[in-house]
Amino acid sequence: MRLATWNVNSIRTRVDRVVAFLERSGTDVLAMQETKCRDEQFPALAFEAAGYEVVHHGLNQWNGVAVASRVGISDVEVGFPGMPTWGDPAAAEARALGVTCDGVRVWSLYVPNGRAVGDPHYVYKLEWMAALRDAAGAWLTDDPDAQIALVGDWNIAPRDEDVWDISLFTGATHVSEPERAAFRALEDVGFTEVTRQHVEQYTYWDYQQLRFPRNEGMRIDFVQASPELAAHVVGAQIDRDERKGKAPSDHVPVIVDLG
DNA sequence: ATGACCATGTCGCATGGA
Repeated sequence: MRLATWNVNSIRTRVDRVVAFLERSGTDVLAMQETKCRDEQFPALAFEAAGYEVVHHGLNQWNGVAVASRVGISDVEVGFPGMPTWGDPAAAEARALGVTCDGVRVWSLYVPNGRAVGDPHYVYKLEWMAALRDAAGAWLTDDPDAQIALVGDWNIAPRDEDVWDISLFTGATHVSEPERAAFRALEDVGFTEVTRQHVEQYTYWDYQQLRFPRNEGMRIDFVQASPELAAHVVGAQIDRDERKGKAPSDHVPVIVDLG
């Protein structure tokens, strides 16, 4: 099975590109983030015409997560147990969607940005990551053999080499030690990031300042796999071509092949 | 060329992204 994750930065702007990617790449299951629309606005017909079922969770023009699959979708779950809320009045945001596709539990995740170290959004980000660790750890405790993929835009660069110039990120969000510790904490409960051993490239380049032509990017999109799933990973890649041409997302697809 | 922000709602400009 070929599994991919992609922050599409608006599915309505990008739907033709996304469906073309699915058909060209032979992706069976695609987790999407930042769809930026409500459920009734999601262009489901384009996916269905290409042979994919699609499940979407979006509440407004912010966030939004989805999964498209041509190998079935079942057991849809909106948000994970204990997921923190945001705002006044406090409400869950559209940042997590769990589905089962051909025996693999896939979570499409859009981790809060954080904005700046110390900002309330940053505190929320760390709480969100801690709650995810607790929930995911409990899933593995309940079923150590479960095939679980936590995929998406983590908004964390776990290593210095995951940004083009670490000296420009002093004191910035995405590279702070608490964020990196929160990412590593998933390893403490049994998960393994499975793309790094196969991929060295960035997954995101800002639209501004020629970041892409200069390859000044960040690596913030990852796949955390349970032990049973990690054992089935036979390869991983990014599709750098998806950052080129007309109207690209600022992120590229991250692809994992399961044998 | 891989090229000098882009998306939303709303219609002049605020908000969010990283």
